[in-house]
Amino acid sequence: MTKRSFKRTLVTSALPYANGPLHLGHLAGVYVPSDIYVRYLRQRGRDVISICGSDEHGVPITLKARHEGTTPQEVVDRYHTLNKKAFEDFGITFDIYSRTTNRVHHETASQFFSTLYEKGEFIEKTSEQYYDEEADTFLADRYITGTCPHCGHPSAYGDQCEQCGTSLSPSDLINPVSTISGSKPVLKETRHWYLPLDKYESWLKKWILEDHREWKPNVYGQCKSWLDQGLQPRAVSRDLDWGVPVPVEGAEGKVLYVWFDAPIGYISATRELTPDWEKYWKDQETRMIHFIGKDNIVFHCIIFPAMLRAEGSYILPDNVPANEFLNLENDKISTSRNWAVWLHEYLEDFPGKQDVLRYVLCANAPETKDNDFTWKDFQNRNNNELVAILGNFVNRAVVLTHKYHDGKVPPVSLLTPSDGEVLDQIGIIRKGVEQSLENFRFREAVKLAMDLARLGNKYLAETEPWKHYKNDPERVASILNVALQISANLTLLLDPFLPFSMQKLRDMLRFGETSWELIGNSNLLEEEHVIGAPALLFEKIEDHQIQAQLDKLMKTRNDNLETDSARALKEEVSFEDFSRMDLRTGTILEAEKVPKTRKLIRMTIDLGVEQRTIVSGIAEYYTPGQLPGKKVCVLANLTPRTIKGIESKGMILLAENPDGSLHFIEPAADAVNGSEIN
RNA sequence: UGCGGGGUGGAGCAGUUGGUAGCUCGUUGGGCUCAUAACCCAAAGGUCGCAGGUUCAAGUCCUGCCCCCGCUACCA
Repeated sequence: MTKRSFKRTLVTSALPYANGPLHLGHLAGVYVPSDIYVRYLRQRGRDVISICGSDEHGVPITLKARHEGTTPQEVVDRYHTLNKKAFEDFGITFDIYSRTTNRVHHETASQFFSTLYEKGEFIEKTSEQYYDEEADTFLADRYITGTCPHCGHPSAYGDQCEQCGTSLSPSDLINPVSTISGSKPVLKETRHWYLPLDKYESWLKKWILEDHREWKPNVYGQCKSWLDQGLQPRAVSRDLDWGVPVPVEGAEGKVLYVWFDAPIGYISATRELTPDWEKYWKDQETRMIHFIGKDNIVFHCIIFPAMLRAEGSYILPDNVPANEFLNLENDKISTSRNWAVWLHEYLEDFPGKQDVLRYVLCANAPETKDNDFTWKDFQNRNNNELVAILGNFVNRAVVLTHKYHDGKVPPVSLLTPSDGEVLDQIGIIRKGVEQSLENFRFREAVKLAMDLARLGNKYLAETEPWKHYKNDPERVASILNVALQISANLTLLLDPFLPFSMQKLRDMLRFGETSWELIGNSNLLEEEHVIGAPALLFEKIEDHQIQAQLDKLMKTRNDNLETDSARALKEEVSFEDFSRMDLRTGTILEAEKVPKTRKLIRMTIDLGVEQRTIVSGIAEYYTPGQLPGKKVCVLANLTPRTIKGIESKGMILLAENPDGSLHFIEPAADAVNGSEIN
């Protein structure tokens, strides 16, 4: 495919959902890379805008509000404010940080829907859905529980029974109950609009699989997987009172489904930003880039493009550089388990160290696979790279200048060939950084940029100005000049990555320029120009600071274990209910792993009167070899069930620890096989 | 189980269209002392998950298998 040339760039960053604060993962996956990219383009004087905002609609927000006894608006106001501030604090420079509860957004989304509606791009379908009269709302499948019609399990979900694995629809459930209010829902007829994605399948296949082979492997692979499975029509509306109302007559109480509404937020935010918004969205010479995490790939690569295509007048994304996920100390980041480093808390613990986090997250960004953030690595990168290489070099150059030249940029009298080579390197490094950034390889870009500081240290070590000051001050003057020119170039080269520190360095050098195009110039600081006093750009992070963070996480982990084991008791049952269960003691005779499964072991159990086959998911905690002879408790009258082609009759009782590990409930040694447990 | 991503020196990663295996950190030895005990040089350390195949030549292409992660399935 031929490389197109573009006049301007539209960068969007995934709209964070306004039901919680932002953490490290958000920054690493989406906002640090997008901000670096945007700052870089701005520095080059390109026409670029960066769009983001809060995604404020959807069921989870209404539930959170209900749970807190407040309104959805209050919830989103709170997190919108908090998150907007977090972005500002970290120097994430959006041109606009909007929100989907804005009037402009409601209008835009509404208009977008109407256009598709009038073009006949939607399918209309009527179906019966459960309605919670007490909470006055329709219920999503997973907010309904009831008795499974197949196995009698009393708390199957509306979409699936966990016990027998059958997939269900809510109307299959016996005695359905709303998990929101606990009341009995009623069936109500409701009408919805669907976007027939299947209609766009062949077009999407060509557009992505043929025309965008350059997309990252994780993005391309994910799309291919979706396309190969075949696309289904997807509902674009929902019965809810929180969101953008469906602009069709008779559609009261219906809103646009969040996945339809949220990406339009990019358009609305642009409209809010500039009256010239159409030039960014409708001109083929605009290059649109979506920065997202991997959970959003399907929406930005398949669904949103299909929407834009259906509408007809919009451009499509040129690239979607999605990142994988960042783990924290070897564990998945989780908001509900509080396993995260919250951005606002980081700034309390490490005030003024925004750049350190930006640097670490960029240098260790999950570009090709999930990566791990550890505090030890954070400390190492700060101390060994930012402090030792970058901060130290700059400090050396400035201190030497003050020491030998009274804080004035010394004149260049003679440049040796090796000085020339060093200065030439600046331009070469610049080209490398440009290439990396244009291809969304941020880890590589920041490493290359840091190479200039490495080069600076090497230069000073080789030229040894402190040795020659006495016998050859003119030579020293030239050396210091070169070192200062490198420093000035660094402020430009590293500015997209470390904006706060580079501003500080520019202040120190009393250097006001920021244009990228100056990089490579060996005369950025003029002779006799007076520079400021030396100040440290970065400081070491001590072991105790890291330990404090680890302790904090350890405490979270312990708290989680406690709350897990203090899990609420189930509702009480009658003695009759209990006596219906036939519990027996038994002994395992044989055990073998069920092939091609991770957890399953097939066992033969001696229950005294008979022998039984039972399949149990314990292979992660017990090996088949250690099982024969073990005494166990068995629920003997459980409905038999076929698992992986093996009929399992009964269930072995196991205790589950908070960490998920399983442990046998063992009868005392003198209990006879088959004796009843009461 | 299905789909996707990944398995490269102690750790974290590059390796674009196949052509002598690199980078950052760590380790060891040496140098320097301007600098936040920072900096510079050198060395050690890899049969590129395993087994086949294509090729003059494979980390790079093909086939099969194993392991890790995510979603899914399954189980308690």
